[in-house]
Amino acid sequence: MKIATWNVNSIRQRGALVADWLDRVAPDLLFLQEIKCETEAFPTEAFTARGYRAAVVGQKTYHGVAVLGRVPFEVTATALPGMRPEDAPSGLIEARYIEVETAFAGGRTTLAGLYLPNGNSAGAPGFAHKLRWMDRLAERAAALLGAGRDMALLGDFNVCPEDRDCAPGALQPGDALLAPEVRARFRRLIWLGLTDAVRTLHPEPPCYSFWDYQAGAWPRDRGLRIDHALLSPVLAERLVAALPDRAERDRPQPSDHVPVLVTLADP
DNA sequence: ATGCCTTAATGTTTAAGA
Repeated sequence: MKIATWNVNSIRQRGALVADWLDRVAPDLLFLQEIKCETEAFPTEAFTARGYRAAVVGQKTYHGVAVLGRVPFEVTATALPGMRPEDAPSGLIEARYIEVETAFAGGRTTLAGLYLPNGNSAGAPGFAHKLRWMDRLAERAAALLGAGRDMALLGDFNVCPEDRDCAPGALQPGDALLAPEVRARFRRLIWLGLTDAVRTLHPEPPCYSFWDYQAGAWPRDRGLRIDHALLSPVLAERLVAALPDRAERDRPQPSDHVPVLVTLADP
């Protein structure tokens, strides 16, 4: 099974690039973040024409997540359980979470696609929102694991887990992507028993998944590793490959993120 | 100089991204 996550920075701007990537890579499931459109505006036809079904959680202007699948799946949640409108500076339940169930390895597996708040905007309330979101995410992961569920969390976590996940000069000290409170909450996810797929298979190289549009970040390789796939134990046992697809950053008018592709051995 | 680019929208400028 091949599963992937990609922050596309507007699906309406990036639809052709995503379709082309599906044609070449053929993931079974692709989770998308920052589709930046309402659910009805998602360009579903471009993907159904390629054999993919789409499930979309959109909102106007910002955020927005979706999943494209060429294998059967059912949506089990369209918001992170426990989040309330008043928890966000926007006063909304934001479109940041989609969870599905699919068949794998003779059982059912839960896959969650997520777009964590950046935490640098909206001042202290914005940062608090990020921490609260990570607290609710840990509770959700713990509930699934406690129920004995095979599961994975994939998406744009907006977290550089360690210093080596942030190129020198890519962020200012104090940025919300590397704040100690944020890194501690990422570690809590790991300590629940989840495996960071990319870092586990590639202990040494940076494995960046994002390069800012500004200041020549891409040609200078001033990147960040902020898009992650965390696997529960049974899935981690089947892990055979996991890597950001750097080539996508060199395409015409690319997203500032590249897809992260994870391959799990089939039974 | 919290800029430098890109996106969407209350659009000739703002807010968010990270």
